[in-house]
Amino acid sequence: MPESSRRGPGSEATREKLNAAAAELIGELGWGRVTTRAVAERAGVPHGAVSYHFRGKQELLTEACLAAFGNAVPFEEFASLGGIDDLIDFIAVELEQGLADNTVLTRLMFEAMREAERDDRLRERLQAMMADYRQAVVTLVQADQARGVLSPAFSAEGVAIMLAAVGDGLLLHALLDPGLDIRGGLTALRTVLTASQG
Amino acid sequence: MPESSRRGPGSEATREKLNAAAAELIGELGWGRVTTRAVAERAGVPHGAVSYHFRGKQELLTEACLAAFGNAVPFEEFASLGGIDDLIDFIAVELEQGLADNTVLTRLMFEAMREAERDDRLRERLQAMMADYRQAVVTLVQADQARGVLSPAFSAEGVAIMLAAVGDGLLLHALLDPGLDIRGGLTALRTVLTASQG
DNA sequence: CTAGCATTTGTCCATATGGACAAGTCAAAT
DNA sequence: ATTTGACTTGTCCATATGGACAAATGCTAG
Repeated sequence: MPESSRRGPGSEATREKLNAAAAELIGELGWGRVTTRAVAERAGVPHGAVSYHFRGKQELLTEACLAAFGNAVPFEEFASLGGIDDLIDFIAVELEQGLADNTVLTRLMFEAMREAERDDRLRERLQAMMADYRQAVVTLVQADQARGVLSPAFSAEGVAIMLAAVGDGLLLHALLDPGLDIRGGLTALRTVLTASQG
Repeated sequence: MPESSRRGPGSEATREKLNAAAAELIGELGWGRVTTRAVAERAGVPHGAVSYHFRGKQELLTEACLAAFGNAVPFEEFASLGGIDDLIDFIAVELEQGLADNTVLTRLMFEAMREAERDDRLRERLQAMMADYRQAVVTLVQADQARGVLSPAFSAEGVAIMLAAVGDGLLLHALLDPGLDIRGGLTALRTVLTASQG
């Protein structure tokens, strides 16, 4: 009888079902079209459950986002990357996953980014995630520069900003056009980055 | 009495007021939260006007998008660019505009990209716009390669895919975090692209 | 066994929404 | 002046929606 799963205020089981359902629907319908009824139905709980577990629709959707991101962001794998080349491989895998299995999470991310302009909590959280990501990339770039793999003339911060933008931009464009040659874009990125080395 | 503005089937004036109002609201509230009443109110026309001029909400919003893009996409200026360096300057200007005056249009673009997955007409149109843009970039890259400004080892198509992604990615990230150093990202991009030249 | 509690469930309601429509308005053609 | 047809305006309605709530349920501590 795990105490954490059924004791205390708020039944975590139902909350999580609602969170998962909400995350799916945000990705499928877009944030603004999600209704509390649709969420409850997909979660397999009655509509009234929403009122009990959340203060309102916006809290439900926001929490669903944050929970989904909290589970899915792979900070550990990230720490094991050796350099930019590994990073681009990593991005490639992420993009392919994001376009195959994880479509829900991918779409959710863009919906959340849009909504973040209207929801302070969401904005702070997403800004922090992006900042962490960029900081990790900066470290990778500096490591490669120390090893002579990347030109020391590059601004590590600038390159990190650029790389983060490329990743999300490619994902966004690929969602819009499934025929887009993502690999071609990434290959170009790799070539361009390392063209000036020895 | 200009014949084009008030004769013929459909009053262009009212339609355009509705289109403009819809485009604004999509950017501000997100596609799914726009209501026909809010659009009519902002346009300064009664709610009933929507039913007369459009077949329904989705047609109104879609048409508003396409009209906004049709007016605002600067294909002419684009043709006057000399090479990649001009292009990056151009992107820089676009980004700064998109974050200052044109915020409405910028947000509208991302909303439209998300909605395009659920609206065939919108998807086709946006795919075509992106394809045109990338094709133009390919031409620029090839010109620079012929002039020896860019390494001929780069795949022009790949670079174009990457550049398009960088632009939209930077814009998206900058909307999320107004403190983001866009110039730093673009400078890095410029440096990286031309680092291998002579 | 029972009282107390969190949780569940079904229902109710005020409001918002999309869309339809009929009556009204206006300008040009006859 | 009258007619005609496009456009406008205000109103109406069926439905959807978010949220509140009371009654039911089930579990635990005493």
